[in-house]
Amino acid sequence: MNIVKEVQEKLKQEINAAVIKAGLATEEQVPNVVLELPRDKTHGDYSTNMAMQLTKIAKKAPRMIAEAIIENFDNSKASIEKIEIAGPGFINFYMNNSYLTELIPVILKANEAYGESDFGKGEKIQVEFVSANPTGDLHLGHARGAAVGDTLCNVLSKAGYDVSREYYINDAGNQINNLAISIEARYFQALGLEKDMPEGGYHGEDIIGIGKTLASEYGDKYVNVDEKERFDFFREYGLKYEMQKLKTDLENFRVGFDVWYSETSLYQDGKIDEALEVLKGRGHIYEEDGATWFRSTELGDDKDRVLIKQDGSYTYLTPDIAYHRNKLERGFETLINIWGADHHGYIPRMKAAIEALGYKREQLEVEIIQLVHLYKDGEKMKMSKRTGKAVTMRDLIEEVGLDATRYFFAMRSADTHMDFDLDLAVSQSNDNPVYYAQYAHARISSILRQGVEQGISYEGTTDFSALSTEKEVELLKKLGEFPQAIAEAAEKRMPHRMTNYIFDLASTFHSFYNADKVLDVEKMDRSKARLGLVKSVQITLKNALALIGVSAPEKM
RNA sequence: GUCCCAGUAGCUCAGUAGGAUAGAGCGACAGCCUCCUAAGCUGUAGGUCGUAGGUUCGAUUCCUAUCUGGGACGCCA
Repeated sequence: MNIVKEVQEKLKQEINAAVIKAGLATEEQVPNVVLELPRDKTHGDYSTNMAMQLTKIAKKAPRMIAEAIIENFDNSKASIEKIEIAGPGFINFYMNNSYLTELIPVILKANEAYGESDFGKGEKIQVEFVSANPTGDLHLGHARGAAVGDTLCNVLSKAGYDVSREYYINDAGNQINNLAISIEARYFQALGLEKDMPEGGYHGEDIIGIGKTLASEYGDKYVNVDEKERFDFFREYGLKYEMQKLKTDLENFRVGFDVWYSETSLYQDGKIDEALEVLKGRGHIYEEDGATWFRSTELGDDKDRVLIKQDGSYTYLTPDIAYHRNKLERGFETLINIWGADHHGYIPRMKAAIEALGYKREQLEVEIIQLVHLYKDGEKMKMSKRTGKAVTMRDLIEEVGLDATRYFFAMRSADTHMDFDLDLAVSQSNDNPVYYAQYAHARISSILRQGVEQGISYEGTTDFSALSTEKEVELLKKLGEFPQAIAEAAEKRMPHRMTNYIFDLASTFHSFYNADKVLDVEKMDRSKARLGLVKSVQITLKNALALIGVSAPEKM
């Protein structure tokens, strides 16, 4: 049940009816009614551009059309107070906003569920994100991907989609071999033995740590064993260690997954051969120069891609195709992949693969996470996994704090380059938008505590129609927008819109707080009504913050 | 060479299914705590929305070209 939406629908229907009644257009000709929320309060609560849209069909001047619409409009059907024509032909509606107070009991009752809708109609969506190789610590880009992915999943889920969060573990390729050899080198070094790091090895601190741990735990046991046995042991050990670390780090970042999908399992279950067979059967494969190729150019890619190399091994693409086929076979209608910017050239070939497998290329959506640059003292900090001097996600959280980190990443559109200002994120001042929103929540908590002390409660109050000041109505409107704000962020895959909503709601509350006093024993009815309002704001704010993985403190 | 992202106030950025006088924070300036948390509020100043065309009633938003900055284009993963 969504009061705001019901009113909007009623209004749209009436506009539509008025257009037909005025003989401006036939039922088939009437364009979809567009209702806008005017930025400027003097333009009413809602406005429509219908008159301008009809100029061609009705062959009249927009203001004349607007006149005709208003004459045929039935004010009694929607809670209209006043209608005006303005500017080039906008029709502005001024509502009797008392219906908005009915929101409060709804929000109080729904509590944590407020904001939910059936917008997504249970569509099955799978979101794959982070999927970092288990060969070192998560860095800034991963942190951003994790924050964006988690928020997107939360938003989709709240908007009524059936979401599955998945992490693809690259535990089969060359990089894992490199990990094993890197550990081997560090192990030897920890024992004081000479051993060079391999080419393409991983120089991270964590690998040095593994070497030391293994040296102290096993001594020189693995120095003299068979090379294969040593390799297998280090490989297994390293993989397990890195995965455990990844899971812990992500949990600490408030990011969870439903499925951890192993690349190796694709080999074991024969999924790769299956996928290759399908591609072959559908005529997308050919042999050349001793390799097996995917004719992706027929499906929009700019060059064909090798699937099986001359040496008989697969390229990265091959198991990935099998993986995506598996996702689709599991019944997901839409696949959303959140990839780092370095994978963007990979999109056309993956979409080509989806199509080649017999699915629709639109079923795969790819969100690109652009680079993050860290600034401190006005200087850019370098991050590089190769040199080992990376700024890790763990470092970042430790320095900036969990809430601020999540908020900062959630705040920016994912596919734009981002400058992360450490000094700003760390600062506990009003420069920092996280505190602005959290502060609103803490303030409300404080009011509610004092309400209890003074024996004032919103409970038992069912009629909140006394709320009618300008600030109160603004707050009510903002609260009413919440479900639609979520639905829109979900539909457009723009989770960063949630921080805009959070900021707006907090701002509207702060403004109300400074204008109207909530608790006043002289005016109990009003105090009760305002407590209910403020409690509704608290619920909404908390729910909104939860979507982006930020806590809602009771005190600050 | 092809592709992706960005160019909006001094700074960091919102705003795109095309709409009215382009918004916010910071910074600058001026106010507000005998009153529920001043991590807050109110106001002032600050703009040829990179440039040039096009589409139309109307463009920051769509199209084309172009300039500037960042990134991606492997039988690596």
